[in-house]
Amino acid sequence: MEPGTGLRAITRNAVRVQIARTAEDLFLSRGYEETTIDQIASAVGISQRSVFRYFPSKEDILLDHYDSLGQQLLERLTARPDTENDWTALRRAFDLAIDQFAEPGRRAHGTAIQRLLDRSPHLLAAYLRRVDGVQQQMTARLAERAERQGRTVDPVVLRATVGAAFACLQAAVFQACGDEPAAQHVLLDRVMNAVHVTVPAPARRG
Amino acid sequence: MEPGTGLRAITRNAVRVQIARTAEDLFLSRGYEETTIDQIASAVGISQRSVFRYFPSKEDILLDHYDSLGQQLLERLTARPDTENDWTALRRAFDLAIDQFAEPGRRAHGTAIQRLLDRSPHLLAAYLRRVDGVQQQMTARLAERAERQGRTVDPVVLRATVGAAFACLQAAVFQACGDEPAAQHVLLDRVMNAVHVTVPAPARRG
DNA sequence: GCCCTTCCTGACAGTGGCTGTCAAACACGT
DNA sequence: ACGTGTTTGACAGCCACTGTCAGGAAGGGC
Repeated sequence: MEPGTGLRAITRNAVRVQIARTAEDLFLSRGYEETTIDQIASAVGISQRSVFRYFPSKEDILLDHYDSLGQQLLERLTARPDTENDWTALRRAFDLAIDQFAEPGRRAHGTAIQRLLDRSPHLLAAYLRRVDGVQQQMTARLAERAERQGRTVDPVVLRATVGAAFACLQAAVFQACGDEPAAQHVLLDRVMNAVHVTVPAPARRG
Repeated sequence: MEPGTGLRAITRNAVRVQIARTAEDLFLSRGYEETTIDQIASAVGISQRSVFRYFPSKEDILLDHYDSLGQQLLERLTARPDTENDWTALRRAFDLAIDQFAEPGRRAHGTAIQRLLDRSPHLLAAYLRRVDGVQQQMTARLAERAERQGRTVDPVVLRATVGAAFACLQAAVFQACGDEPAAQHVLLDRVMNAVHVTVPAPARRG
């Protein structure tokens, strides 16, 4: 029996979503730090202990969504053709991050989370750590890709490249968070063209 | 009476240093999460309450040093001549970050903190948030500089530029943390030459 | 030397995130 | 209806962190 298909898993996921929605409402109206887990729990109608059965920490209630987004980004990066260079492949993977918030409902969600991040240093720190984790995974994937293609790459440059690409994404998305997706694509293109990577002299393989 | 000059301020600072040193020793031997504030307090010979009078949080005991480094970086960036472009000015400011850990004593200190960051997600998050804060301050400084020079800059590109520069610094320093400063300078040069910024078509001022 | 003000400290109590435990309640197949 | 396995709530506890408050030390004026 494959995991995630039983009735149990369905109800479990429903509860997860309900906790996340309730928590987000409370965070937006009262602020993140000011909202306690007990308040979330009683608003949902469960015990505080159960909240921690569905989410490992308070931060995760808000940021869990970014984890799955990170995984999707990773998959899309892996799926990019070998003909693309690293910088372009990263840019194309980022399409997903922008389109994710294309629907009007999600767009409000994105701006809301951004405001919460601005107001809570703790939450911002948690967010940045997740982004860092995704960067490390992406760096590893790009290293595998280069290996497969027989290219020799400097791992430090690769890490810096991924970090620079994310810096562009962050700058663009934080600026144009509530804008049209098309405008965000244009902005990100502009930024990623300005900050870009010069592929070092293609080293032959020993 | 100017602040920071009385006998009071001197003893206060001595206690701060003692707490920081004691805490670092304990963190290194037992791990960050495993060391409680009570253990630090009793090792120093003061109450737990007093520890929080000297440092606002547990993270700060370790990371406070990075705050002052961030301020120094900011000052050096501001002091760079107007003839330098942003990317070069950032690179020159980073000289300070590398040379900071030049002395053998400090070098061990740096590698130690890096290991702690790797082992504690919470600590890593706190560190990343600080770095992000410094980035924002630097972006503001560079924007002022451009304004002063009569250049028109895209604030989003500027933010991404600073982020990219820090991505290079992070990648280089995390790789060659225990190496000679000279080697670190060379590595950072290589990375910052690979990932670099193309100044967009110089816009005339309206 | 004495007093007065100011600052610092330790002790105590309390909050909130988070974890371990355990017995009762529940869902499910038979 | 019955046994099995999972989920739940209640309770207790740890730890980072904060407010409060009385007692004591430091420093200045006399």
